Amino acid sequence: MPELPEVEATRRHLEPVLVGARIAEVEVRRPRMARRQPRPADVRDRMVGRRIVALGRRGKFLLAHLDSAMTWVTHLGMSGRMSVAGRGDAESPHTNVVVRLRGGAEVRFVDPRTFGFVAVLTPQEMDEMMFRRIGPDALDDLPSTVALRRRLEGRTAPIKALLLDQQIVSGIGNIYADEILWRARIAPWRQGGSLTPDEVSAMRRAIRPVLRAGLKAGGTSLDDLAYLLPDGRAGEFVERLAVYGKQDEPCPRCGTPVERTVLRQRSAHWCPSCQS
DNA sequence: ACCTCCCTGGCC
DNA sequence: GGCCAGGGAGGT
Repeated sequence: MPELPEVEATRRHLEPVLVGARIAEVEVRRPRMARRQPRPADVRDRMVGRRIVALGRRGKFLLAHLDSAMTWVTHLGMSGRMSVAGRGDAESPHTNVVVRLRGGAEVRFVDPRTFGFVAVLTPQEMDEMMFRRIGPDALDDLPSTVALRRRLEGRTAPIKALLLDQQIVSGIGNIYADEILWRARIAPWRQGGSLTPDEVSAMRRAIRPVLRAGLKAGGTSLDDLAYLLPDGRAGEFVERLAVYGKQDEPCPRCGTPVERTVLRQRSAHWCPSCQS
């Protein structure tokens, strides 16, 4: 479930491999992975021969800045992960994109469900296709409580849905949204605009600690191991989850059984006793 | 401000 | 065979 912590953990693992490296060849094996590229062949053509100068991230987007001023953008979607390997190493199924580096290392984008994508964009394209569509980063650029209140004002959608709305704040997905609301003691179905100033403040104060804890653990690898770190290790935050996937198990704070409900076609987990 | 759909695999 | 899953765009 690549959300911000998984993408940032991935970024940190890839940084020493990719920064300074020159791209020798790129294979997009599933054309669908390049569907967000205005001209799909540009994914390869704009990368080959370029050097990677820095790795960044915004929300759930992994950004590799090239010496041509273009940016190689990767979104892991629902089931994507990156892996670092040597040429000829055994490949995982669903290795949909391979970026070979000069020197023999390669980065592989594995994504069974193909909801992820890659693109290589000019600065103008980055503005149009990325930055105008997503809000400030939930970890690096978290808005103040006042600014958050403004963004939630008058909104009737459930707060959980608004936390998942990448235009309000970017990087939070289904797992961490549940964990954040549990920590802030706010029920997921509450209308966004109905939160008191204290509740917005509590929610804001919960965001970074939850994301940082996830990052520190290397992210959340669920039972299916769809998400793994680039070296193949599993993230361990699953051991620290309070409510996500814990239906009928005791709330770590009060012991009440955790409930699972469906909100906006997504699962939501919460403690009926300490969240209201 | 909602659904529906995009994909594949795993589980019941 | 049907249902479920980390995300998000597109259409109504």
